[in-house]
Amino acid sequence: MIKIDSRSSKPLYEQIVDNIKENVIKGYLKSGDEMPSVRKMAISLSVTPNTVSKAYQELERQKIIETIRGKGTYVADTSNIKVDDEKTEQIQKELKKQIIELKCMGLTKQEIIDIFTELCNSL
Amino acid sequence: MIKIDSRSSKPLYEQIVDNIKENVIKGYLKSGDEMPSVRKMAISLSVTPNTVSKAYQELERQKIIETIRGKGTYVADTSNIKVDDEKTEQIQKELKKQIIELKCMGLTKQEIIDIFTELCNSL
Amino acid sequence: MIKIDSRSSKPLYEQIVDNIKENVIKGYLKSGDEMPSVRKMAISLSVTPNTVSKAYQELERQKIIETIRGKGTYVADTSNIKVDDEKTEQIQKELKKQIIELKCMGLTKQEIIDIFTELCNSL
Amino acid sequence: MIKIDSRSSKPLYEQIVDNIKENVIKGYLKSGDEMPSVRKMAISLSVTPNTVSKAYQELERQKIIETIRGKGTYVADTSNIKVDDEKTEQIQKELKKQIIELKCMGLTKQEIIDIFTELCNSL
DNA sequence: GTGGTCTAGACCACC
DNA sequence: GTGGTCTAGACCACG
Repeated sequence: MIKIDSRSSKPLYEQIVDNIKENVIKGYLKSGDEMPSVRKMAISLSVTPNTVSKAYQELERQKIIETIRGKGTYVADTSNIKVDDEKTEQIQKELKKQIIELKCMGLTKQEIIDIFTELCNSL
Repeated sequence: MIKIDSRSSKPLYEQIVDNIKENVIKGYLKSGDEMPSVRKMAISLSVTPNTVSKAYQELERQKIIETIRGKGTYVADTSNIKVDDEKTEQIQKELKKQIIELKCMGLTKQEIIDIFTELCNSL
Repeated sequence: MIKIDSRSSKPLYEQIVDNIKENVIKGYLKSGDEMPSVRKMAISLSVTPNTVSKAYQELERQKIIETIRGKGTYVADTSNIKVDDEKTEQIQKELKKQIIELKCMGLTKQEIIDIFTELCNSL
Repeated sequence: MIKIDSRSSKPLYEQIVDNIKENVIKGYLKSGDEMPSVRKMAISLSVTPNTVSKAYQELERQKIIETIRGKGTYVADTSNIKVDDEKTEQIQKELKKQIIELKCMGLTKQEIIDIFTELCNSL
């Protein structure tokens, strides 16, 4: 369910975080589901346990998953979510950058919005 | 016209590149305009000339600016632009990631598209 | 395997780039082979790591090598190559210049083609 | 008869040198022909006289032209030419580099030789 | 004056 | 360990 690309310029742990979040919002992972252990996921992804551990820590910080000591790691209750204004602003900056990149390649505003809408619908 | 944040995790030279691209697509910089010299911009941004030079070289690779040896650096003819499929694909991946982030914070599809459309209009 | 000449007018990083490309097309470096680390090559060539890094970054831009963060640098899959028309045109201009130089020294067309064919065969 | 490109990465004076040599080997300029004065050529090319002067000095060093004090500058006797082994070797190095570049883009030996032969015939 | 290259030495994130 | 970024300061060719 998770695919990572060791050639990508993105850190492996970040790719894992992104992948799991995608699975959550797509509904493949639901509140209360048990996550694979750090070791098992490390083996299945062919990375070091350290890398998976870092990804889990990041996900826990973002309240996407919860670790219950001695039991395991579980997908958190999605009702915990809250809009983080600081983060929203950060994401808007990045979106703005992508728009600029696309405009620099000659795409029109409408073409860009079309691409984005299609992406939204595919998720 | 250019503002950089030395505390940001983004490389300084990349911030410069992004800033200049933004000025170009907003029309503040037009084809044929002379860019500030590497040294002058370095002083005005409080960075080393090397950092500005790296930004200029990256912009030249992307055909946003042109350098004329011994004379200076100029905004390139924007009609040279061509769509880079590989880059477009990569941008789409990043856009997808941002959408996932926003959805994880509880925003609906329509809210996300509204934010994006507004961003597009502001550029 | 790599030799550079600090007295040459050609930039050191460019000499490194050219040398590595030669090793690749001669088959001394094959897809997947690990490149020496930036620091190690810097020591063996008696240049700063920055210079080697610049060469590696240029090679990566040209898809000759790939870097995996935190691990190392590897020779890329050569099947990725694609003909760059703009670059081809520029190379033809340079070849034309060399032909003119040789003709100015009195060599005939046939002598020039013979020299060139021999060079092609030696690679 | 001479065209230079101020955007090119090649020095202007070098472009002038190359252009004049091309005219010589194509027969447009013959032994004994008078060259335009530095000032006139500077005006017609829209460069500073210094640049043209540097080009003429280089051409004189290569025995392509001769300056007769108080009279003017003339195309030299082509029988003066002699094969410069050192220069020939230098040119071969550059040719080798171009071949490597083309091979890196996936061209075969035969395709490269065909391109070269065609170039030779066009001069 | 311009940009291009190089060195020496530093700090950082990633694995 | 790896590569990526940045600074400070130097030298060079070009116009």
